[in-house]
Amino acid sequence: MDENTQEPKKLNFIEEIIENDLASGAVKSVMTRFPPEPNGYLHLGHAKSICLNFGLAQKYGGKTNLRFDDTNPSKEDTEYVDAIKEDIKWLGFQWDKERYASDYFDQLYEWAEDLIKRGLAYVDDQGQEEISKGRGTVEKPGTDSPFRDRPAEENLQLFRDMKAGKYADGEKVLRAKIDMASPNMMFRDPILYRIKHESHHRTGDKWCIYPMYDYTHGECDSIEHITHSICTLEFDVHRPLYDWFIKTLGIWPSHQYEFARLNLTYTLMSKRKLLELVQKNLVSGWDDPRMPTLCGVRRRGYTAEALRMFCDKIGVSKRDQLMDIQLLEWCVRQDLNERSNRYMCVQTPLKVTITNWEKGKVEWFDCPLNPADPDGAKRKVPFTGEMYIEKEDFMEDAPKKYFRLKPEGEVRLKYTYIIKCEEVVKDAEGNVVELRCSYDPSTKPGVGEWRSVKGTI
RNA sequence: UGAGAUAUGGUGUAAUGGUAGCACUACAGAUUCUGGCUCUGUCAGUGAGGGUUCAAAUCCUUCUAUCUCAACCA
Repeated sequence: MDENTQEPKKLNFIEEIIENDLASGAVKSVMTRFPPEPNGYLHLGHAKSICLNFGLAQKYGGKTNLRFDDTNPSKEDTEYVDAIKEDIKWLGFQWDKERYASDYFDQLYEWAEDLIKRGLAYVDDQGQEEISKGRGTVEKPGTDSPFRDRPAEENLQLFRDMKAGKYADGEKVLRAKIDMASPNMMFRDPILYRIKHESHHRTGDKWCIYPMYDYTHGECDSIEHITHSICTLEFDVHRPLYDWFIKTLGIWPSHQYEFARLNLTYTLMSKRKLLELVQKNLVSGWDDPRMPTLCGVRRRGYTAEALRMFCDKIGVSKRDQLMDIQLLEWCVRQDLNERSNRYMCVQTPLKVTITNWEKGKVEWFDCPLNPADPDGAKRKVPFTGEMYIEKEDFMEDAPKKYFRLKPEGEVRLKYTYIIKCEEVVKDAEGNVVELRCSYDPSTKPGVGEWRSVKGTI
């Protein structure tokens, strides 16, 4: 179809937001980010996010940063960082800047002190269980921590001591002072920092306190001037908090938008569970061809083009999405059909003897590697007096709609002659062990009139 | 019995007050030097009730269903 006469594709809801923002001048250009946590390999669900984030920026002349959300050293590793980068490149995208949440640890810390000084954050000595209890439930408001009203000076000292390593893991946390009775659980004094005496894959032992996701993500977006921070639906209750930090800190106003994550029928799409399969050796690794990881489907033979086509077709919305895996497979077939070479093999052989073939003669035929490109590359296939066909390609008592070989039946051996089954040879048990056939010399491809038969094997 | 989000064929996704369209699936047929591809056709949808309007998937209203949130995970 002519590109120019093609109807413009309908905008998805995020594209609409972007076009409005661009038109109203709310943003000058588009900046997105893809923010994986380096704690596992990328899977098909990430492909959707990658295509969206990079695709949007591409479409509107913007850029996309790759930012690793590495705020939890106990789960993260450089092995994952490398694999993630490789997979994104393979999918066909190039990021602008490579960044890490850990690049901003100093800035984040400074802002935390700022919040403390302004009476908006406090150090809580309660243990995990007490904090959890104090948070209340979705239906019942929480209660204030007994440490909530510590003076700013004391909080500052305590926080600096936390950073200096004076306390053990879990002994203290830094919390934002917002509203323990908020109907949104996210506002019930969320934890900003926790103590973890653990080595970080990038910052080593510099830190023993690490920021939490909610405190980190919006600020990182802001620092990088991300205009459209696109994430999955489950984060929508986090958005008010995301906005709260940006507003309270008075920093560059990034905005978050949510879309439905991709689910596939018959497919496990949880990093946690995929990790379990790997750790329990139930699969040979992250790139086991049965895995829905990008490296897994790549090994399986899926192409990046097919994946991009799939992501383009599934659309973007806020409805929970459970895609039929058959659409993915259709995309893969579509792409592979055009580009893959064809070869033949026989898995369960049945001997065929050509009775009227000159003994010892070998005739070579040129077979196109891809039938869609008959003038393209060829390979040579020999035709001799003794060959093997797939056992399934012969039936003694064939139903009407069976188009392959049967007694007295004709079939073309692909790219070569038509043969006719003259005699069926059986062993003592009555199993078919050999077919004695004649070939029709007049059916040589490219010579004389083309004769069609129903079956080609 | 909290807050937020979402409801269109089996699955996804369009239609932004004016003919409910497209893709995948399924089924039927045509074609075929791959029982593939391609082509044609068929089945099939606005969660429910009320209201506004000449006209409602779309606006108003009541209800229902589903998902998310109570990690010192992201």
